[in-house]
Amino acid sequence: MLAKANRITRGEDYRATVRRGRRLTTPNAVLYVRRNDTTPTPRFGFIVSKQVGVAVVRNTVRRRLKALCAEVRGDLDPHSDIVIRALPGLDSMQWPELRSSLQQALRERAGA
RNA sequence: UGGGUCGGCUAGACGGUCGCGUCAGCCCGUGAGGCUGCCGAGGAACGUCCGGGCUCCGCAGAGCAGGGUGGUGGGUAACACCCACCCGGAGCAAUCCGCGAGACAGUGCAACAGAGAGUAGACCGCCACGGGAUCCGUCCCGGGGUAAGGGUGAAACGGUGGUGUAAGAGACCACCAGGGGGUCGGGUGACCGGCCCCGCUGGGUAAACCUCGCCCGGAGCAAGGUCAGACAGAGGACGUUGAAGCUGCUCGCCGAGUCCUCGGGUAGACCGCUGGAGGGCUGCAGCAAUGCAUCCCCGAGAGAGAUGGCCGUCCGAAGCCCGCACCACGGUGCGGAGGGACAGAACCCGGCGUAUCGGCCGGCCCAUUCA
Repeated sequence: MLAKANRITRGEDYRATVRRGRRLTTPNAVLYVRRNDTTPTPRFGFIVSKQVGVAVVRNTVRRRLKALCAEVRGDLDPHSDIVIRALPGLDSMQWPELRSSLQQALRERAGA
């Protein structure tokens, strides 16, 4: 899981990352990565819209994303803001497949 | 034992591993730091449909309009909720159901069918009378009488039997059903029961307008408050002959700003924020909902949103699928696989409505068996 220090908590940072960050699209998610020299550790944010599912489903999706991000946190560039937008269908992916595909994408975009 | 009905409880368990949030304490090399400890989603947290608390609107004004509500009595902070009872309907019963005021205040509505649908109505039929025809059975025409019969319909102006009559009819009679009036008794009441009288005898719709009783000021935690910070004004309209606001309108109150266009700026922190109509045991009052008293307990409080991710073991009904055995060819038994619902707090309560794989417990009713 991710501590608060590893989370993006301001709407301004979300908007900046989504608008000006580099983008990588996978079948069920979109990654946005933006360099941020002011932070000593990578920060993550998640966008899960109501199209993905009801509140319980959205919560589960977000928690799984947090878990897989925490695993690769040390491998990434510490000066990164990363926003993951979940797309409909992400909720039905199996855990090994979800983890490998998104962790690969993260290393590709934001590797140290 | 089988079936039914009502209610309550519960919402997979254990372990491993990696973690998260509030609060408290401690540590250091003081920072987006580390360690330890406590606690950390639901019966519906959901929908946001009602009712309140709380906050602001000047103190919460009057009338109209508007909205809500609708058997009676009680409970409650309050309700559209709950309890008990009444009436009507369903059921052998337990029990369930009714958006339960008023259809002699008024206005309206009712498709199709049918002769006729609200002041009832003569299509067929029945009946006597007058006229005509006749194969002497009857038939035709005319103006009448008649609501017993046929047929239509959701519904046709009480039902059955008789008297009566040309044929008929509450025209009259008996009984039954309903209505109205009087009176007596029971009940706080809705209402119920007895007796007497009146032949008085069609109904639906008020989730159509409407009438009556009762209730309702408005906006909402993005309420509201404190602190910090940013900016840049310009033009126009109305206004002490009363603006804005309280309320949609009128009255009344108040008393100086308000609105529009263009341009510019901020959307941070803290409080509100969880101890409350709170929960539990026992006792008392009450048929009950519930109330009162003593004692005990309190354990989410985020703010891009914590309460979890992954793995393993055990347990898990039916249907479907696979294998084996039996078979009366309908299936049955055993084993395997599979199978864990609905759903996530955001100011807080009380309800209602809706979603839901299952499990456990209890009350009552009916049937059957035994004693």
